[in-house]
Amino acid sequence: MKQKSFAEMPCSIARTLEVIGPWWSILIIRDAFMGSRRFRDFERSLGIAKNTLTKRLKLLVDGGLLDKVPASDGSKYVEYQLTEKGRDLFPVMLALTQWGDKWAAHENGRTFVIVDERSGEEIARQQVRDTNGALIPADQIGLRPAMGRLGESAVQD
Amino acid sequence: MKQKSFAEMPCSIARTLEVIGPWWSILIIRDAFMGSRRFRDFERSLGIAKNTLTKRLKLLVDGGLLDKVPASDGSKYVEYQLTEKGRDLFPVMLALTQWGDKWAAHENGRTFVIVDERSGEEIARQQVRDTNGALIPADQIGLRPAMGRLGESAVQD
DNA sequence: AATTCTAGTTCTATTATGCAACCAGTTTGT
DNA sequence: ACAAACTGGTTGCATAATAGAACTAGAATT
Repeated sequence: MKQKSFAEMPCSIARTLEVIGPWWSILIIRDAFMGSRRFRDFERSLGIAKNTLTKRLKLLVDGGLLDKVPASDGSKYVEYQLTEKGRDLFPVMLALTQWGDKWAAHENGRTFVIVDERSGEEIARQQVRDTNGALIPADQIGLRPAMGRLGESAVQD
Repeated sequence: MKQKSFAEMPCSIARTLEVIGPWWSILIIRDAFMGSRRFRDFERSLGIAKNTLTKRLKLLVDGGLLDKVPASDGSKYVEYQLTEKGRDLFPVMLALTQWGDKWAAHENGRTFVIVDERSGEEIARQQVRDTNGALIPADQIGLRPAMGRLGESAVQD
């Protein structure tokens, strides 16, 4: 489809999509969060075509989200593990999950829940806070075009 | 591509992706959050092909994320506005934005920032909390397969 | 030593997207 | 009032991405 690249857009959302682009990528990352490490794990869990999986994994490795490492069981096979960059996608997973739980719930319930591993308790619904930790009501939040796209120095993380 | 449907997967992430599926959809929603309402607004802002935009908008309207309403300026044209379901995607936008700001920043800086409209202040980086509001360290969070996929009643929002 | 498993590769068919051209109805400019 | 421009599309074609099946070299299992 001559897929248009978002890489040149100076927009964090577009640039994120550029990296985790094809939908499969997010599901692969989800599986990685759930413990999948091997090619076959992803393949079976997702029902994805092998060639597509190959490409997606390569993209994720090239993008720095997954590392391709020797198998942890001592065999000569490979495994894929989340990098810090990949693990940092957790809030995205969380937001997608909570939206889906609310607006697109499946009649058979959920596949997984997100828990605090210390207590086993499910975590709270995401809320937006200001820098002091105070909650901000949903209708008070907005996206604003950033200033000084040309003159001002870029604001980094 | 005979795109495989995620609709039957009982996974909130997959089901969310099913709705906001093609990447363009997320960027359209982003624009809607930034105030775009008209066909041409999206077209110009995104540089998307007209026929693709037509399809994406239709998908978003059918999915209940956007409403197609009479133009607010009294003309006979149409406008698209976010529904509650669409506005609820805000945390997803936020998570994508913050990940992108950190890991895929553009040299020219950002296109937009997310602010508390009362103060104009940029909001805090998302953090994960338990039901008591206490922060949970990133490495203590995990995805767990949900219980009782067959027997137990589904847990809704 | 034969069989199965792993992690792919290659091939073809189908579908989604990009691009350009075109169009009817509406609004704007004079 | 009329021409020009704008809006919100539709249609057709070229190309790229995906699904699915068949195949494979090397590793592990029996």
